[in-house]
Amino acid sequence: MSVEELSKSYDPSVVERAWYDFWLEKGFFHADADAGGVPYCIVIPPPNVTGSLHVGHAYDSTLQDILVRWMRMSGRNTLWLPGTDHAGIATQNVVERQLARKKIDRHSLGREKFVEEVWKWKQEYGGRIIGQLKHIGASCDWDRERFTMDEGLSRAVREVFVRLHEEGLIYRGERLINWCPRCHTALSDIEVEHEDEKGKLYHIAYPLSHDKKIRLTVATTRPETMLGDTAVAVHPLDPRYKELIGKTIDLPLTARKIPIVGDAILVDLEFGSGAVKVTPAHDFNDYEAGLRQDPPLPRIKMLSDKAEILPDIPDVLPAILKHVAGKPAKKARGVMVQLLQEQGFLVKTEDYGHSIGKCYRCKSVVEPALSPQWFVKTGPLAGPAIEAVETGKITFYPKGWENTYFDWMRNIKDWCISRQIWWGHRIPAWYCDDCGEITVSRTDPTACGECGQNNLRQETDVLDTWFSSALWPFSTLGWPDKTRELSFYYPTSVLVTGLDIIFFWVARMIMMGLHFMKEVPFRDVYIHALVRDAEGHKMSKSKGNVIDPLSMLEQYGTDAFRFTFAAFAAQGRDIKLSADRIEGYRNFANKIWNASRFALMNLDDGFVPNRDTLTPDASLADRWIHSRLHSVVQEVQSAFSDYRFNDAASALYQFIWHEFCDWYVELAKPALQGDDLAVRRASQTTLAGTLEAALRLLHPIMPFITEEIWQKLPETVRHAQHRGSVTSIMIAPFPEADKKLIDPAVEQDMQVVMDLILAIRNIRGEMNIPPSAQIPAIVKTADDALAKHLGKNAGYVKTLARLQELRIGKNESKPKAAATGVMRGAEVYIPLEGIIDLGQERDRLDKELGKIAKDISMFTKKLSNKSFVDKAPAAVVEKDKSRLDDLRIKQEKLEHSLKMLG
RNA sequence: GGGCGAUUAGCUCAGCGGGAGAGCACUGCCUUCACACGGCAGGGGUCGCAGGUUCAAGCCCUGCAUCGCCCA
Repeated sequence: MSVEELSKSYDPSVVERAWYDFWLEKGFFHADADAGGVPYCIVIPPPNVTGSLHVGHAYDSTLQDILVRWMRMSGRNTLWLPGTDHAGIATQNVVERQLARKKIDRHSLGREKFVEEVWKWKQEYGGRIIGQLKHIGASCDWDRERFTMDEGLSRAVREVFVRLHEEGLIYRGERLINWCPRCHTALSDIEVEHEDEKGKLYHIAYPLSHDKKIRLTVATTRPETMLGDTAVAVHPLDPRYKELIGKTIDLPLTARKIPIVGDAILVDLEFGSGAVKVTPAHDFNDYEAGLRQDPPLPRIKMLSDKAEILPDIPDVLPAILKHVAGKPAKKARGVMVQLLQEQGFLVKTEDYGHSIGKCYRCKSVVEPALSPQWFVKTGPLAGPAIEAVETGKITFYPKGWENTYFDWMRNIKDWCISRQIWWGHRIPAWYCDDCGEITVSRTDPTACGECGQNNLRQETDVLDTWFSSALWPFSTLGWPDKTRELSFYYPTSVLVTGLDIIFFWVARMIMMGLHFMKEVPFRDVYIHALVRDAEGHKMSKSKGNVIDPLSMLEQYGTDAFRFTFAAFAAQGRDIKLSADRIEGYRNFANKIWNASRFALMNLDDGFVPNRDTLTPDASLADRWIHSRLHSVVQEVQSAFSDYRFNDAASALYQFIWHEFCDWYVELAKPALQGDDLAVRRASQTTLAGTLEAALRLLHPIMPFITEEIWQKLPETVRHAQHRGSVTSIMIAPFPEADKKLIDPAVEQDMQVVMDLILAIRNIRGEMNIPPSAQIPAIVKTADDALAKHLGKNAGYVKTLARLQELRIGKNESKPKAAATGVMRGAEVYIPLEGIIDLGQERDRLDKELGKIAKDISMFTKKLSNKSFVDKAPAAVVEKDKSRLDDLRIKQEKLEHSLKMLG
């Protein structure tokens, strides 16, 4: 190993690609169910095929990769299964837009041709996000990449649909659903995003049929829907109106008479006038209210698929209709208000804030619309899914998310799964033109299952994309076939995802997994924060606030980026990514690089480490760093086990930078450069061994730099810790803590030496003694053991505190002009004569004494409190007492020194 | 309207019953033979506000304020 091989600073761009290709080529990402062992499996939350990698994916995937690499190194049979989601509405929209640029409308193309176009688009651009995942180092088993529309998964979707239909858990019916007039499709409840908007509340007078002078005032934010009103509701107990129930109203601007009905649920006695217009075909609450009447209220549809006023609405006066027909709802609203005003029906208008439902794909205002759709009956599926979490078969991390999950699951509504688009799994149902029955079948039927005729038309609707995603954990492993993979890797180990798709995806996977596999789809659910933009908004393509992670990878290196994510992982809900932070971890990578460079420079050609980790020649520093290393191994292991990525990251950062680089390397320099070959070899063994172990420990978070350095280590070092030859750090064993090497006595001994060094450095720093000045120091201690210990380790102190001389003894005395430092059991003096003026030392001591006085007064007060001494645990009281004693001794010594300065 | 979360050093954030922390930024000294993407030393916080529990409270409880998210 020669120095030339490592440049002065780490350049990620030149090594990352090469190592990724190396891993791929060696097949390290590939998992084999037949290889046995203990399985560990993660299925990736499949990104949309339309997507390109944004920071959220990068974050999500990094956390998964950390777990997967850690487990793989720990010897588990590890599978990380990748893939993409066909994202029905989103993808269709993308391709439609692309065609629109060529002035092509999908309807002119026809369904078959259009779907072909989407597949073409998918082949061409769909893989992009997968390629980008490779950039962040994702160690997915690419041989098993799946797509929700591929043949196997489509078969799973069909099987599930048919079975649920057979079980009566899928049905078709006309209901009020959420309709996106832009995407032209139904949406499920959770695909509607509610936004608060400022609007107006219009108060309209509805005259009674039998006495036009009596008018009921109703308040509405949507006056245009009055054309579809079929009742006015009042509270049945309202003394003002209860006599009117059963009477009728002459609906303004129409020739329609509508009844006044009583409804205790719909009407809030406290709100407004106490009378409410009822439009069952265009409002969810009104729809329910309509069903509560006997007979049910009629539903009059007054909006088209495009959310425009229909040209023909029963009973609406032609003179009115001509003003509004064909107008979008919002435009029609203004016209209606004006007409009402002109004819004296508008009572007043006031400002009003209300929430508006918008399509989660295109942000258009969603209209409640009456429409025949397919639904999943969720009640029977939700029960077991709730129980699985209650009984701990599935655990959420952080646990708090379980309540969110329960709330939703316990109030779950039937799931509208049909979509009026072309891209997706076409519903396997056929309508018979002869008998009108529906045939649902695993294979395309040629004859009606009911009457045997062959006038069949297949349902044109496709399934909600989330229907296929719900099957992902088992469909990707081969279900409905009984594959080796399925029996080995299912249930998967953990699902890692953002909080935004708990309902869309997590809950539904649990329901489907339990129903079809009779077993939970995953043991753990790790929910992480969302990466948001500077304003704290969710990043989305439509908002145009997406940050491109690839440019950050280029700028700072993938490892720095990944480390940042690990460090951020503790955050509750939002992450605001800061370039400064990433830069800091880029510096960390460089630090590791240079420490490694140093290590390699200090290993001789053909270096062979000692067989034993610690030989009798090992120094205090050697023993100390081993003790620290093994503590950190424990910490990192335990942090990863609990998904505390940030704790693992900070333990590694602290250890590698501040303990290994700042202290160990400096402490080891004399031994490494000294003449005692045995001591030198012991230090080299520790230096190389600690570095090698630290690299393995860090590899899950920083895969590239660790591999790059690890490969440059002498083979003798790489293979010292494990049997046989291993070709990559990513399949080398993850470090295990050796408790025998964790030695508190050694750490204490080292700490004393460090304390002395720190005391001297503090004086040097505060007194502005230049680093180049080699100065003498005198330690006075009455403690023989301490004196002996310090004497034995004087070399460390002289090097790290840059001393020309260090005298230690009980009879040492303070030189006349000297700075004083106090540590436990000893004082250290730095003669200042000729170096610095004494006034400065006086100020320094004053400052120090000020701090001490504050602490003393705090502890004195605490310890003079009788209740504290009586009630606090004895250990706490003892600890404070000894702290106070130490402080008093220190104070006394410093005061003495101050006096000596005159 | 209901629920959840946040509020700690200039900034970004850890800590969640017993001596206020990190990174960045800042100040001083230093181009010391791994690293200036560096080293050494240092300054900086009434832990959102008001009550309460406790010998002891960023940390637990109650209320309030501000910001954000989810659900209706």
